[in-house]
Amino acid sequence: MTAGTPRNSDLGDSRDEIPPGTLYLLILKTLAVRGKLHGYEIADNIQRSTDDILQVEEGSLYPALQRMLIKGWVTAEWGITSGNRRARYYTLTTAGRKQLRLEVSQFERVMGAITRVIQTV
Amino acid sequence: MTAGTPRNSDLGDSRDEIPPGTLYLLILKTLAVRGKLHGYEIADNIQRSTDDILQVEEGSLYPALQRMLIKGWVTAEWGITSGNRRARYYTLTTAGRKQLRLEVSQFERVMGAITRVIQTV
DNA sequence: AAGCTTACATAGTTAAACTATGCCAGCGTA
DNA sequence: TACGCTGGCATAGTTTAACTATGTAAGCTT
Repeated sequence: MTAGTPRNSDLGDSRDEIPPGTLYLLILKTLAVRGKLHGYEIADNIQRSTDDILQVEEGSLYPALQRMLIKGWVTAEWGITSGNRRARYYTLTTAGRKQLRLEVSQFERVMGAITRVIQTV
Repeated sequence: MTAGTPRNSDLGDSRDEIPPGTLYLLILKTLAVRGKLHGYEIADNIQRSTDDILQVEEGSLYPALQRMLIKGWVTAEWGITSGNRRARYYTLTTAGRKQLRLEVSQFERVMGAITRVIQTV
């Protein structure tokens, strides 16, 4: 019983999750840098490239990839991994690359603003 | 009919909203820097201190302040503004100051990780 | 008196990341 | 052979948070 998200609830909780809104950015960037990858590889890449600070759960990843397919940011094709398992490989589209640039600039704009605020004396 | 949030949906949308999870941080920091303020003043301060990049809607602000009261991060007292209007003044508690330190360090940790990822070649 | 502004509040909607769970196939091992 | 482990995808359902829309009320100006 009780699925649902306690999220980073209240005090004294040091778990790190993906800040809402940044998962697309992370996936887009990962595909841009590493090229064609399947879901498991994307999650693994994000986790390792953030030194385990961020961990993408499967229940977040696959729905996000579906939405990105619908938006046309990625295409998918079934294939076989080196470990001989079937997997769905994702590739960035031109629209996806454009979206990545947009998300990066928005991220920098907003996070820069917040960073300036929290650095105020 | 149809309230609800389109949020920053999809392409070509340049509106800036508060990234989920950072509103507490902004409110806490504003109170820490400016001292006792009422709701309107808090919203106004956030907007001006971010050069209008971030705008807190009243429907986000007041519920957040209620939650912060319950969590014990702030106390509230009714008073009269310089413009002779009744208003609810908020003050940081010790727990609130502690929470601020926690939120700042989490923000820096997570945003630092994401920033490193998006700066990858 | 009408209307504007300040100020607080709440109901209802949506999106996103989560937990939990399920399925299926290849591989290793007892 | 059977069993379990791991890799890999998927979905149902929960929660949180910021939003839109709306309502209240009081002071000031005209």
